Amino acid sequence: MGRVTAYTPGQVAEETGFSLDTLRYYERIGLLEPIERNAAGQRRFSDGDVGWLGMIRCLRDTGMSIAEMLRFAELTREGEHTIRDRIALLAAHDRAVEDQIAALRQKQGAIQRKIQYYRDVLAIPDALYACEDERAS
Amino acid sequence: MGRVTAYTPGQVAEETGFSLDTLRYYERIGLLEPIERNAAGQRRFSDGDVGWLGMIRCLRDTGMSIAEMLRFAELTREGEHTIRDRIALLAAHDRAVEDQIAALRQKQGAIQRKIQYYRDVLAIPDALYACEDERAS
DNA sequence: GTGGCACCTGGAGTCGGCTCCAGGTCAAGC
DNA sequence: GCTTGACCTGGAGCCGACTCCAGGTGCCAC
Repeated sequence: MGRVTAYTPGQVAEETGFSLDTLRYYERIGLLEPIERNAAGQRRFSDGDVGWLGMIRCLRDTGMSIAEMLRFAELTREGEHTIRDRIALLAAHDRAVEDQIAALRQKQGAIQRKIQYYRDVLAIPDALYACEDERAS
Repeated sequence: MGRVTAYTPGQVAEETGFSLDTLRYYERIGLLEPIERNAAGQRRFSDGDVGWLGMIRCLRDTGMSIAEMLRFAELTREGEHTIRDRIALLAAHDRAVEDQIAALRQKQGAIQRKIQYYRDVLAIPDALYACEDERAS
């Protein structure tokens, strides 16, 4: 206990919810920087890697494209002087998420009204369709 | 004025925001039932078609897959006796949208905390990075 | 010492959802 | 009567984001 933690691909997949293939894919395209290897050439993820993957998941799940995440990764790699750019990028994304939520709420309203419309149709003492109901087994 | 309204593909594209290709695609796969044609074989959309496209847009924009929309279209074509099923489908989707919004809000919180973290880093009287800043052109 | 397992690689394949294209038809305006 | 523009068709192509595969390595348990 207490030594520097290193996670196997399997553990990371388990923890982050990304598949092994996706982890390798992300490394290939440069969304993850090259992961450390053990003597046998197998990946050993650091806490930092896992933390970064948490960020990636967050961005991905809020609809950021890989291209944009790559941009963010690039900024992060470039060092401290890009922090303002990173804030700008994240703030823009935050606004995009806000818009996304607002749009969802609005469309959800329409769906709920449609549900209510159907409920109303059912509620009408529907003599018109009664025969159809009777024909049904 | 006052005759049965019929919209050209261009008008429908304009009104619904779907491209001409997408409208044709939706008809091909059966998400729209076959659209009426004029003498020259060109599509003339009815108010009903445009209304249905509005529903489709709503479902699509809230993340419903085409497969699921096809299921809904099928139910709708089958007639009045599927109304309960349609309510069930839409209610399930409504819940899915709710979950989606909740997830977005949660991830958005994480993003905002990250932004705050970066702001805090900038706020620190950063003697450590001052030299770097000075070296920069 | 042999089986099983977790991992490795490069490259090809898949899937959803469009989007584009070539070649053709009509109607209207000049 | 010819151009222009909006439309038509079937089919191919594209894009993003993975996902799968064949063939191979290293280690541990039995």
